[in-house]
Amino acid sequence: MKETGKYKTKSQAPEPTLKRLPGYLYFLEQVKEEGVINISAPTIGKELDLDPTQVVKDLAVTGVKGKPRVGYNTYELIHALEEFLGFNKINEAFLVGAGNLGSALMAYQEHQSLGLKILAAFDVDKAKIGQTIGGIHILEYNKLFHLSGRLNVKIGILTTPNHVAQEVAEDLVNCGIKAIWNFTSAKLSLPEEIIIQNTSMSSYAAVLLRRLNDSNL
Amino acid sequence: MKETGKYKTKSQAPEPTLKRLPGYLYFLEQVKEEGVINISAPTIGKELDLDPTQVVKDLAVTGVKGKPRVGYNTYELIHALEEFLGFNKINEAFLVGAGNLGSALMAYQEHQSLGLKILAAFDVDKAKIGQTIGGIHILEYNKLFHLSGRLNVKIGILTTPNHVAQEVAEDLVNCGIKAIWNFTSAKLSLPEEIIIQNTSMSSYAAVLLRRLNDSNL
DNA sequence: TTTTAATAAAGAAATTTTTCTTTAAATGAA
DNA sequence: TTCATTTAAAGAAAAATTTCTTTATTAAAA
Repeated sequence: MKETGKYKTKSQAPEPTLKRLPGYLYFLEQVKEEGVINISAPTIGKELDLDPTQVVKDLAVTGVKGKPRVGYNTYELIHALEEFLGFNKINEAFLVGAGNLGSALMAYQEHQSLGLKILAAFDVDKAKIGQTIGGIHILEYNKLFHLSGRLNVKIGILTTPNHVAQEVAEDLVNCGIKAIWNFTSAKLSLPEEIIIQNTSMSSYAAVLLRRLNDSNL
Repeated sequence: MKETGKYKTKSQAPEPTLKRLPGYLYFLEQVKEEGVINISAPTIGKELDLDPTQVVKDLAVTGVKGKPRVGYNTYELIHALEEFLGFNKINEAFLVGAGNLGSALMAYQEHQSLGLKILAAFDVDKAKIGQTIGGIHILEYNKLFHLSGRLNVKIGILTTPNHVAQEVAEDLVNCGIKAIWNFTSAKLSLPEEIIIQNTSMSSYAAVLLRRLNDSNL
């Protein structure tokens, strides 16, 4: 395999595969509830509208082997997926920017099933500081520097206004953050080794609205 | 993979391009503020960390032509992007499921810059019905059927619990909804012509957590 | 006016991802 | 046990996307 060497953070598993994995996990948890012990790739593919060989390739990243004529062991596969994705351990995170989206993410309980635990949120707005949302305290932004020294938090969730995103991101990196989940529209320029996961609502809106307009012609 | 809506709804513009377009738009609005009248593809590419020819190809979908040695006209490009993406007109939407994520999206003001207007939200929870979040009323779920008859809303935002997602999605389709922005983890089975935009937080979490674990080896 | 340098546009190549094909393995039935 | 069928796994082919090249245009400088 040709390793470019340029991006050392490049995962073995391709991004499209990674994005599909939670879908498998959710589906498998469902069928496990129904008492299904073994499940085959074609069955999964039919339900999730995916090519069966695609399913086999995707699930292969976990290292779990299926048995011909039987399929995969449901429980084993669920466990392996959670392990592979890191959903079964606690991934601690800081959140910066307790505005609408930030508050939402704090209240969003589903994060816990991803093993994501927001330890604290930070904001500069005096009105927000001291509040608690979803059990998470909103602290003064400056406290970030002090707190990060004591804890070993690797994930930063960025939900600030766009115009301060770069600045805050740099602060987070200086505080030892290794991965940033960026919900702003800003393009972040950070050291190469920092993992940036851009999640822009407008990208999704763009695809949806354009497809809608296309179909209405 | 079988994309939603086989071939008829296939957009001329590839999905990766569509997803990048809001990024260009945001950047262009920034530089316009700074008084930049013309901007070249290489300049944009440098800022957004994209290949210059990629920029040219992406922007070509809008039909705007740049001039050699001058670049694109900032204002013209912004206008064309908004037009192409449908951000400059009002795209009315219904939201179903006023839980944590639903409430967040209602409060999330940025949607307005995408031309997305949530007319009303629906829920079955008596405690939520009657409330107003971000200026949007939460109505009883059954009202959906009545209201959709009078209005011509094409977009449905789905933020229900996973186990009712399919059922609600079918209701939305019966109410004339043409496009569903699906924030649940459920795989929706709907008529081919319905545009489904899956936006699963867990997909992003998966990529982020995996990349983080990869790098920590 | 002519030349030069920078850039958009069009086409080709390379890469990545998905789909298709083949092979081998294992279960259940005869 | 043997055979047929189903399925996972590995490899090849196809499709889509990104990157690289080339060409032609155009504005600024000489």
